[in-house]
Amino acid sequence: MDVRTRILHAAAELLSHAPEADISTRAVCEAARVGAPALYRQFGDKEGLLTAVVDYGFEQYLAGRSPACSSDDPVQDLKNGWDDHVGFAVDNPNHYRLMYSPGLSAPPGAAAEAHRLLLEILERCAAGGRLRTSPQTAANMIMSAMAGVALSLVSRPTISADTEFSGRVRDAVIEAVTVPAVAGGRAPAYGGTAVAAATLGALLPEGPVAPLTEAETGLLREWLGRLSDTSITIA
Amino acid sequence: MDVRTRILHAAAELLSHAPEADISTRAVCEAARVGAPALYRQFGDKEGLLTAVVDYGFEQYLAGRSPACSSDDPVQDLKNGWDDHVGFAVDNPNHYRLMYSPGLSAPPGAAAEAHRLLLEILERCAAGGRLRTSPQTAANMIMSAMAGVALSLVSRPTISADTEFSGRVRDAVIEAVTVPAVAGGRAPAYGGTAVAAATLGALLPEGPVAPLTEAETGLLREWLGRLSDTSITIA
DNA sequence: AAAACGTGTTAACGTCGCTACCGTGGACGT
DNA sequence: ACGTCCACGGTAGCGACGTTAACACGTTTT
Repeated sequence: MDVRTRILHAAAELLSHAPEADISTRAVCEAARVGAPALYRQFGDKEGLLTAVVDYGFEQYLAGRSPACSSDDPVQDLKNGWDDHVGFAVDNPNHYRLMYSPGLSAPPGAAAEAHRLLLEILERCAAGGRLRTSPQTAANMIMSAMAGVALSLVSRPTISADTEFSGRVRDAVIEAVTVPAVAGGRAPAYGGTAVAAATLGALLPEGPVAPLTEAETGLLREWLGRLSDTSITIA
Repeated sequence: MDVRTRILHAAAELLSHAPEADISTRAVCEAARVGAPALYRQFGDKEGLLTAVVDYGFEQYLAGRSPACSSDDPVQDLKNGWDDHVGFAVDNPNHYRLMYSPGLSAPPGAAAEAHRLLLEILERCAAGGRLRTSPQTAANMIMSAMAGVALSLVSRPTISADTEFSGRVRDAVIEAVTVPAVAGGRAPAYGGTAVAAATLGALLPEGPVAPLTEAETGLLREWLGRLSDTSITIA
């Protein structure tokens, strides 16, 4: 086995059994039967090792659940994504604590990946006319509340007695940023300018729109984001 | 000045200017011009010192804002309490990181105090018939989301550009656990059994209710809590 | 007056993250 | 085939950390 993956596995093993999310590089080196310089050559830093371990664990977790995504209802995907995220936190408390604990100067790539996944689902929601705000704002709102719930669950097990607790916050936040589905397919202009702007913003293609220059498209995109985050629904 | 408060002030000063929420006991001792054993005699442990510092800072913050509480609208108090809490986090990022960072075996008393304050407001909401759930459940929901938002704001300053962000999550969660006020004073039985149960539970006095024994009252209290956390509103 | 006690200092221990230094083994040019 | 270079891992050590034994001083009690 590669030295790098041996260190990675040893660190993950130690981390998952540690009482508090803190492991010493010496213990990792001893468990991997490797000298200290090998570790520092591979990961540069203790923080580099920890972020690599977290990224590795999160990637594995994602690989085991990928087929669950992308159903026909993006709002349902949103809820499933929430439950998956919280489930990862409960199953790997120390990994999750490291992921969202302050102190790491560079947030692990896993957190950025989770944010990206959430944003992707939210853009599908916006494309279906189901979003009240810009996908970016909704992603920040959902991610913050979700991380707060997950951290509460992993740090204060007294709360976990209420199994509905996470679902309640989930539905509260998701219902605040989405609009209910209507029977006849896509719902245009329902919910005022904010929903329309969010929908249009999601439907815009990647590059410049046909009759507009690139600068104009960028400005339009910014205005749509601002419009979709304005709660005035009565023009 | 007392040695204990001198250490406390030095630690608070160092903590507020530290780049990451971690200070060394040696630096605290040097700043307070005190030997190390004095610190350990006063606080027993580094964790004891940190919790004392956090409690001290939170207490001071609370003392400066106490008159804002307890208006005539408890739901408005809820929102004000949320903004105060997030404001404390933004003003004292390192204190807040310590307050809600995992790794401390015993959570600081400040966190328990914040939870108690929130619960107090929520019980006033329930007494006014404005709560959909039990105060305990609502407190857990609000506290988790609030801590998540606050930690996002102090840990990832890129989000703080959106000044409305905290208010959006706040309104989403608060509107999910409360019912809107009605014109004619108290609103009995509006919103189904859950609201009625929460209201009754909040209106019950501290000790045993007159025609019931103490055991019966305890059981009634437990049933009311369960009822108020059941989302079935159609009997 | 003497003993007991709380409280501070000096000096040290063990562990941590990290690194300068050196040895080894294979790639590569001649 | 042989010498040179270099990526790579091991040995030993540095400085900083949290923590604590041993001792010194002032106050209080007997």
